[in-house]
Amino acid sequence: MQKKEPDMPEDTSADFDLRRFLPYLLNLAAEESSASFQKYYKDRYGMLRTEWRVLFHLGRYGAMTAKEICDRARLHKTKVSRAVAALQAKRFLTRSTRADDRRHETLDLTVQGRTAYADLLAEAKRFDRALMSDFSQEEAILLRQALVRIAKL
Amino acid sequence: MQKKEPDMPEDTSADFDLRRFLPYLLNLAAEESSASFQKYYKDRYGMLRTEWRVLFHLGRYGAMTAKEICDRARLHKTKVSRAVAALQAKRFLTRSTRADDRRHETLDLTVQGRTAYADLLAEAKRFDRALMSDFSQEEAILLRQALVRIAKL
DNA sequence: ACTTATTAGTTGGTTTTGTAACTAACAACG
DNA sequence: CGTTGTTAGTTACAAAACCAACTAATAAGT
Repeated sequence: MQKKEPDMPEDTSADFDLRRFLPYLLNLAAEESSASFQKYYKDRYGMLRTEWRVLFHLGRYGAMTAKEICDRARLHKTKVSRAVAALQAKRFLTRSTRADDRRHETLDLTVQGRTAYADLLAEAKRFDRALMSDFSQEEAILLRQALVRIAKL
Repeated sequence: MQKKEPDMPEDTSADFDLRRFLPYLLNLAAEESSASFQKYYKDRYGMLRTEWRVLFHLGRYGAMTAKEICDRARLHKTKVSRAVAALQAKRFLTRSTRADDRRHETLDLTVQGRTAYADLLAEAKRFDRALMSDFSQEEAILLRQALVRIAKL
């Protein structure tokens, strides 16, 4: 198809397989696994992905401010702001401005919120077990370590 | 916090770390690696993610129809339709209705399209090498295999 | 004190995506 | 042929994401 200059480094497709390209492959894998898990929180609670993440952060790590969720979950503040509003509308959390610094709002799960969290947590555990059952213990550990490294966690 | 029924399986957070939950971790890793690579095609060619994928499919695997791209790249037809329109507007590809079945349009990269592809391919290779340099040969192979399995490719 | 910066969080407007309904071409079957 | 079904691709409208400008509270510098 194309003439080749002998000194140039060859940039042909020959040694490149898109399906092995990591950013692409990671996206496909992420989409696949997210799509299946999404079903639970979307169907049962009408939650969006960011809402699920916020709920899990509060459920797992306890009350914190939106800013802390932004940092821990690597979410933009506008996304978190809207997710918090949605969760509040669902009566899954309450906000309380902190007395010492009225810019901060501590977010707390309500009983309802904790119930939903417990329910989804159980699903998450099942889901993770099912996914991981395809791998040996060593593979699973290595996979997670690799992902943690790529995600720069 | 909560009373525990002795026979019930405990669904506490204790043994659950969100940062080890695969769908979550995969998303973080995918976002991280995509964000860095996106810079190239976005800054240089104003391309969106789907456009990049379409360009690479055509560049790597040759002329094909939108439908074939949908199936190979696991993209919805509306996304591909819009990406193809955008790439056509950039003069990166041409469409030609197939004589035997006028519902199909064969998509072909133009010279410009191929140039952009070659440029981005070189970046992709660099990018992949850089990412993979953090891993041993065995780790890299295992990681890819695991992702292929999760992505159900 | 008073001006200037920063920080937490929200809002508005634009872009992008998702969903469903649509057109156009063909195929199958009476 | 003519109806019905299917497939490739587009379009329209709603939902969601993105980005920038905004408010309100505090901190820092003068």
